[in-house]
Amino acid sequence: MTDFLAQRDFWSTANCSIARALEVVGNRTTLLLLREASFGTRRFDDFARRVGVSEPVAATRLKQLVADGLLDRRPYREPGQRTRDEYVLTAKGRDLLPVLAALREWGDAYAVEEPSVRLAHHDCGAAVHVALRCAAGHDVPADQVDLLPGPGLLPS
Amino acid sequence: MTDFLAQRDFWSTANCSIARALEVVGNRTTLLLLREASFGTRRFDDFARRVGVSEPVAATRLKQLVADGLLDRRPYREPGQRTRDEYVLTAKGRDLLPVLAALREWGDAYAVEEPSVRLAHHDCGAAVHVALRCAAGHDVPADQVDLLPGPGLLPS
DNA sequence: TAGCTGACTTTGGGCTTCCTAAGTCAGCCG
DNA sequence: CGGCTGACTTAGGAAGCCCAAAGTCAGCTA
Repeated sequence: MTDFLAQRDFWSTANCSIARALEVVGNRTTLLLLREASFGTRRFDDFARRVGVSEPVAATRLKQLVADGLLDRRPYREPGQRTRDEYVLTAKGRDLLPVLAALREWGDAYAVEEPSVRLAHHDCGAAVHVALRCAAGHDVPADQVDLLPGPGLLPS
Repeated sequence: MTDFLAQRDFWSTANCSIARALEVVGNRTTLLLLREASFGTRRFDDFARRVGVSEPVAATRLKQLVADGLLDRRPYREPGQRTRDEYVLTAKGRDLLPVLAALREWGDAYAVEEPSVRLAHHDCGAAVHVALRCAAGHDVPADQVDLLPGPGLLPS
């Protein structure tokens, strides 16, 4: 790995996990729909209204989210109502919550005066934030992160 | 806060930190440029080539990133070369690294077979990942996060 | 001083995403 | 059985984002 970083023309572009993730959630509307889903929104028109997007766009994006396996679409029935479909997060979708939390934290710090929402730990009530952590349990400041070749590059 | 969640029509759309953050970094190219900046890329054509984007797009987005205060543009000179401009992350830009780390982690898990890059703690070499943590120091699983009204909503 | 190179800008065109407005369709309610 | 409502779809058009190809410009290098 002598010159691993210097060779990033070879690995930066192709097969980048960030680029692949952005193919799924790389647009504004999709992430806002996931935000709403994480708030517990389930119904079509609630999604559209709360995200501030038109119905055709909501329909298209929700369909794509189901196709990508981030949301599950399933029938439900409220008493005295007919059967409807609701959209709920799958595990794959829930695993994007750190992305949303990180975006929220940055937005709180730089893009908004007074945040409208605060995340708290259910058990102790303390504020929740996103942290980088190593497998040995240490907090890792951003400048102590090393970039190393991953398994996709090792057996060269 | 009796029915805080049920009232999210009032706070979900307007003034949402996530939505505001996405106005700055809500497109694919911008986040990939920040990824490259975090890898240490500084020169214009390296950005364009490694992100896989045309020069006009690179120029436009880099300019916007400078205007938004995520990148700093400053002159530098290599020996025997003329003065050039380089782009480096500001503190505001560096604070987006958790977003990139979270996207990478999700992409590693769901969108890619073998990741090309691995993040390691410089001191101990262990893998780095993104975690939710409360101010009291507890690890917080996603299902133990409470949503509470923030300071922007309190003095009603 | 003429050429070369890095760092862009300009031009012109295509695809994607979004909008509003209007239409469809299923099934409970009267 | 006719209307209403929730959940969409369709149609037509504006805006944004992207591309390739070509042009500009500054300042070392010969």
